[in-house]
Amino acid sequence: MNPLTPLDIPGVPHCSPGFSLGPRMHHAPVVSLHRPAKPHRDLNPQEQLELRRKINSRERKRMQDLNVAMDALREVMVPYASNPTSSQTPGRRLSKISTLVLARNYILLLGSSLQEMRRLLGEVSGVGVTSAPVPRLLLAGGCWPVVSNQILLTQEAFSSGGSANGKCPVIAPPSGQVEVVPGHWGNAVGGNVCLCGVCRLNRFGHATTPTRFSK
DNA sequence: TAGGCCATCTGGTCCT
DNA sequence: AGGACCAGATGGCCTA
Repeated sequence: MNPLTPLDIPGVPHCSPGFSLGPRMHHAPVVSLHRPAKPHRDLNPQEQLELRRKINSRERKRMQDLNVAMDALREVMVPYASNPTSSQTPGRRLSKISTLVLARNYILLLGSSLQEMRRLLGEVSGVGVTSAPVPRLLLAGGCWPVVSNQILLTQEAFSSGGSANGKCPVIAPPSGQVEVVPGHWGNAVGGNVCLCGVCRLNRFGHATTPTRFSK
């Protein structure tokens, strides 16, 4: 295979002069430094090329679907990201990692809120439910409980949160909104979630998802 | 200019 | 066997 030959979109080179590329279709095909692809069965070069195009196309589609899902997640995160006082460029969308971490924190927050709600209900009804377990997955059924522009976190929750390590200020934005500052996201889940670049990764035990691969 | 973020290509592995 | 999934590599764009 010629590594400089675009394999993907028949008739649409990625980065050739004279072609208008999409916003992200701006670079030449990657020249693989891996060993040459081993011949797939007994395919002739043309068939291998077609196969590679097909595989690339599938992979691109898969990643695009993933991005669609990520955008859907960002949409419900809009209230968190649209604060003009944020050091982020106004209107700049959340990065993928930010979106995921923020979503995770929000799920944790909901769990905390649910627990608190149960505790209060228990106090009212006299039934002890404080030890009721919090559902690990609150979103079963696919219903994301955020209404656009409806802020579910209170300023009190933030103010009482505190920093996990004392280094990272908890953001208590006005009007109860959650401000997203890169590397410093306040959180109300027991004050134990600090997402600054220093400590956000070691506040949680990372689930050691075993790789499927024995590399 | 460095670093973050991203899209894409690619080969390996697992699943159906 | 083919598709899905994953991770490494690469290079472009953008911002501080």
